[in-house]
Amino acid sequence: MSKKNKPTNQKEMSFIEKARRTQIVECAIETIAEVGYAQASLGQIAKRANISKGVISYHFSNKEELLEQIPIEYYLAWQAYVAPRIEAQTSPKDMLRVYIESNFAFIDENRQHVFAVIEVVSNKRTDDGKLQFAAGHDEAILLPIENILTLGMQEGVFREFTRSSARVMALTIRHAIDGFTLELVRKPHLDVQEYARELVTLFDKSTKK
Amino acid sequence: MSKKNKPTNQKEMSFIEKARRTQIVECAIETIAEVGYAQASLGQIAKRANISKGVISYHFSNKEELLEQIPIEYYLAWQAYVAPRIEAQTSPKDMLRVYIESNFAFIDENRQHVFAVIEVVSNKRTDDGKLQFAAGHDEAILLPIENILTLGMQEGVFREFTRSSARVMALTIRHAIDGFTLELVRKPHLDVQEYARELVTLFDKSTKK
Amino acid sequence: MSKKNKPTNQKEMSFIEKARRTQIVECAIETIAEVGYAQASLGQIAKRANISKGVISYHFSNKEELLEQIPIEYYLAWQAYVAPRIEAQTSPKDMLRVYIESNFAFIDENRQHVFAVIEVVSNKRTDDGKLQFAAGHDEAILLPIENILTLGMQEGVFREFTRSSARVMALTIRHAIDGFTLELVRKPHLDVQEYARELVTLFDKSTKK
Amino acid sequence: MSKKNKPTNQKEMSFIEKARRTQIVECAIETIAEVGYAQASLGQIAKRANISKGVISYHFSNKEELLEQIPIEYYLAWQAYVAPRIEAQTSPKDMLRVYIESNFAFIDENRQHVFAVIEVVSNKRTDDGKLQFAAGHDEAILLPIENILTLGMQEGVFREFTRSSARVMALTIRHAIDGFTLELVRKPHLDVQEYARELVTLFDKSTKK
DNA sequence: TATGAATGAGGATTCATTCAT
DNA sequence: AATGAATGAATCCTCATTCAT
Repeated sequence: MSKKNKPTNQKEMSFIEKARRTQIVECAIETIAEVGYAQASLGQIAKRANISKGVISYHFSNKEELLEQIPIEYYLAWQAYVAPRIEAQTSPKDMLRVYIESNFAFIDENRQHVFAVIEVVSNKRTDDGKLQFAAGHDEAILLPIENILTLGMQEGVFREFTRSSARVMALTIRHAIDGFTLELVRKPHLDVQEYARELVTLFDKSTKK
Repeated sequence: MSKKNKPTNQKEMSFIEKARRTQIVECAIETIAEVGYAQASLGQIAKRANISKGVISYHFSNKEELLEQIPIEYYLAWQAYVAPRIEAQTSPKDMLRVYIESNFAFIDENRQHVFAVIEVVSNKRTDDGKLQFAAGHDEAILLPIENILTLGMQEGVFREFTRSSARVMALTIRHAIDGFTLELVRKPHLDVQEYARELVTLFDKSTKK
Repeated sequence: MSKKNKPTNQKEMSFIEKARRTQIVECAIETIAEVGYAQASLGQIAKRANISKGVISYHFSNKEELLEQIPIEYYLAWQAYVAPRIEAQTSPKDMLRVYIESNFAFIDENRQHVFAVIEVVSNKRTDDGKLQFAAGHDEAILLPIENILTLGMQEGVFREFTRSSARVMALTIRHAIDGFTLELVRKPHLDVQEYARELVTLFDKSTKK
Repeated sequence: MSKKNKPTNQKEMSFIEKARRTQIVECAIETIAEVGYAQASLGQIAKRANISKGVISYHFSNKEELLEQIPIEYYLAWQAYVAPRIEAQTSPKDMLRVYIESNFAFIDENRQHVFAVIEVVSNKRTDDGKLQFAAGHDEAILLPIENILTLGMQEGVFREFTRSSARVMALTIRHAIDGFTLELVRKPHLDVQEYARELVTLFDKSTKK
């Protein structure tokens, strides 16, 4: 794994090409979610898609390139879902609540995808074996939370945060959400809304003045 | 993977046998921590241990059996470290603080082991492909936290928790700790003590009346 | 490879068809010359021709049929180049000189083509695995040299050759030329004319009475 | 192909290991000689050796490493055969004769090996597709001939050679020998000794004063 | 107990070829 | 006439596991 993987010049991708790629990525997600990263061979994925292994190689230069799409697509969908909901809020407290609630709703509606992302991301390594993202919190993912915290602090509704303590707060919120995801994998019948409510309370208290 | 795996009748394990097994598990931990789950073949592990691949098969009926030792040993060491420190406390608030602090200290001192556990556990699946432990929170791991919460509630220093909200609280604390671990993988120079302090504050506030 | 390969009934080949075939063969030559026989897949060739892979299959029933064109075309061009130049000579000695010189000139002007021929021919095998042409000296290629030798012998300017020793002589001349070609591949800056001159001297001496 | 290929630290190679490697190389030679380079897959080679494919991978890190042994072994055997025979001669003329004769004898006795070498060498390419040795005349192979020519010149029995014309002479002799090899592939019943004799005459004349 | 050797299944990838459009 | 898409066989390689010594 991990050579060049040029992302297949997007300008020139036909409609049908895009559809196929999407379908294959979809199947990869299902496969990883159901049998796990290690067992998700191209063969397995192809079988689930009812296509031949070669088709995958035809549309993706690499297994790596295929797997990369999973977090990419996820992140885009996540942002499209979460961002507008937060922007619709005015108070930082509501923003934080909505951040948690919309994340939970999004996860609930995209269980397989979330889980596949976790698997891919937690198995992605650089050539020298180092984990590339670990549980993988890009700045891009933490930033919205940190912004909410800053805003709440400026408005005087949240307690004081240093740069560092804001970061810990943000990370803890993310970890709570991500951790919940894994919990959901084990116990699919968890009451998602109740869990979300509890978390809202918890972080409400922990951010209060 | 995952056939019978008879755990090598423990009565009859000689001292030297135990030592060998320990040594091999140790090397497995190092290997996984350094090159990742996928690359941690028996060959790699054997090479690191300066023994032949066959030795591993001789001492463990399976790769699976070998890997299982990693969380098992970890759990025992974790308990031996954390439990007495909590028991030394009298107030629930201090218990919670010490729970967090001692977990952080333990992680800091056993980085490789923690990381290997994460890898093993997040790749461990039942024969039908289901994740066996997910982020892996046995009741045994959550119980101590829940006990602290109950105690604090009874003593009137913590807010009211339903069974369900206590569980969410406990899970969130665990997720914060586990999430921090992954963060530590990515950023080994994180200030562990400061992070712990922040977390203590955070959960102090969120449990307060 | 190697099934029927009907050579596309030549009567019915349109002009455009011929042009396409020629273009494709041209690209095959370039590809083989540059990346080598093993890497010269239809995909590579098509890419270089800026056409789709399918086009090749459309115009040639086989990869085999395509590759066959390379030595065929080469032989025709070679003959058209060399034959008249020899015929313009009167003395056997000059003929031999011109044979060598014109071969060298031809090779120099058609380096890619020569090299592709070598690759194709040295990889071409019958269905039972036997090399089909080896270094590929058809009678047709040796004949002109043997004719020159015979003539020179009859005119008394060359030494006596038995049928068998004439054949060795002819082969050696060919091998010298073909060997030079490979040398040229490795060292493209070789002084072709000087090499030719040396070879003329060498074979002049070796044929002398 | 063509990554690191560390040549398996030779110090530590056991007897049985060496034997196996030799056997496998032997089979690779046979396979290449009989079915050709392109068809000589590890599977084919393993089948001929009556071993499983994995055995090859066990003893050689690469297909590349395996194939490399073929010319290496050949060169060593060739040198061991030819060198002492030449050194046993006193006159340059005899040396040249013996060089040709012993090469022919060696080829005759090692037909498969010679042929395999040709295939390997003519398919060996650098990563950027350039032929690595072409027909592959290392200095090491040409040097003995050039030494003979120089000696003959100094003793006044050979004609004058410039550095460049000596090289052409040497190359031509090699090409004659290598070309004969290919001829032998096509026509296994060639009279080797007669061919050698003819070549001796030919080069005798062409080196004469 | 330990080892080197061997196995064979499974994985990713490449490729000639076919086919509907 | 041409193309993009799909196929499935074949290839090299890795690896857990077994076994004789």
